[in-house]
Amino acid sequence: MTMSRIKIAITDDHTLFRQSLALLLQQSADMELVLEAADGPAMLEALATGSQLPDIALIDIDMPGMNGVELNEQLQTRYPDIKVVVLSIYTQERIISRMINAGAAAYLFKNCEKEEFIQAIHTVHKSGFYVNKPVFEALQRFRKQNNELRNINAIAIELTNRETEILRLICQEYSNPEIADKLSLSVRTVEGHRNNLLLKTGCRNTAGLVLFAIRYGFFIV
Amino acid sequence: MTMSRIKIAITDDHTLFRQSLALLLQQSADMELVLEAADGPAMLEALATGSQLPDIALIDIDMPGMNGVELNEQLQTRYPDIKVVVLSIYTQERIISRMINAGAAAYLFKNCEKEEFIQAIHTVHKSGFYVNKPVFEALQRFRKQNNELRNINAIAIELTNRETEILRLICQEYSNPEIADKLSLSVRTVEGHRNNLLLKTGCRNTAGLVLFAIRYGFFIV
DNA sequence: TCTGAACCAGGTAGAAATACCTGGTTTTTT
DNA sequence: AAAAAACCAGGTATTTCTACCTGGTTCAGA
Repeated sequence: MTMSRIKIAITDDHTLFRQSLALLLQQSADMELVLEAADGPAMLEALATGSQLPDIALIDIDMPGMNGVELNEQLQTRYPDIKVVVLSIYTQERIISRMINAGAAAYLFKNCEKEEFIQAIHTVHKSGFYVNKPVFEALQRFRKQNNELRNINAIAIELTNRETEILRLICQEYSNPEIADKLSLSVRTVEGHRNNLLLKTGCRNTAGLVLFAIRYGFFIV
Repeated sequence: MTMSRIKIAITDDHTLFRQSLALLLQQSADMELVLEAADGPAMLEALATGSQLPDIALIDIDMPGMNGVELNEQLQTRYPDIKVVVLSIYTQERIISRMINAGAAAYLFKNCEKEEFIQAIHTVHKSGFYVNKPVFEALQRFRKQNNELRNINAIAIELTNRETEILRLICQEYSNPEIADKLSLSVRTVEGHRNNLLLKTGCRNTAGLVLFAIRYGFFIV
């Protein structure tokens, strides 16, 4: 049984690194280097003219001209079938998150072991993605930071069962009279609960209540 | 060599599911069910009073009272060391993204194979996270959708510049008179635009417009 | 040049939401 | 048993929203 080899492209402005990586790939019988470029524009140019598209594109972040973030986004829109694997020295949460969010299939630190590198390529080729522990943790940290920034004073708000129930109905586009009808209550009672919701949440109107409900998980969009 | 067993908690309002899951866990010698609860408040209560904290908390999304999203966020802030594994029937990208963003260590569909389930628990315990292919792809799709929608209105519904502008202000809790004032327009004009928004989107009221804006990326929560 | 779309803004009505009250019952907590 | 909280619902008044009209200007494309 003969399997087609994994076609790989490399974009990195450090020639030495690029070439030694090429050597490393040659040691794996099932991988094939089909494209080498020193920067983003060169890679895009080569892809546009070249005949055979790679399965996987290894890209660096720090590159002159177009950086890796931009190149990644370009690749995602123009060649959605090519899996992008980012190789970087950056450990900042924000950058990792940005790349993964833009659609990168994997993010590897340049100081990873060559076994993990090879393993990652196989996994990406087979499963479409590869996430290792440091990257996952970085993503978690990034989210946690973002969440903290948003929830400065807020978790103290507690709603009663009725309030929660009515808040959910408001998010389903029901008006007060409709809610009253649905729950067999007086419109006044519903108005009272809605008023309490506005007071407790500090919102100004329905729009605010819907946003509150979504932000704090009372309603899933 | 004797390793301490993985302590697990389950929160799910379906007793049958919870109990059969417990049975499944008993078959793994290295796992130990330390806590069972039917809903979020019960779980939090049990954690607050019980002596031994679980390593991993399995939670459902659809639960009466406090839903899984909220429970997850509560667990993340109160017990950051407990790894949350979400078990859900939902395959919507947005919900998956929401849970992972809130810090869940894994998201599994309830129809996954028991081998994968056990594997996921081991992986989470060992590496702190577990992501399978469908979940990763869902996250990718979610990001891709958001990116597309944020740039240009790629939906069937096309809004004019004024409409978009007013929709965003509505999402910022401004009333029609306030929007009129902000944009130096007559309240009637704003009402006209708002009415067009309702017609175009098929929504019934402000709550609907806010949900529409969020779903289609006109407003980021 | 004509057409259509976007944008602006007036009128009239009625429905709904908001802002203040009032007071009752039930349930939970202390 | 007492206190607190949740829940229910009425009154009055004002503001805002919604649903129908009407017709004007401006600008792009056929």
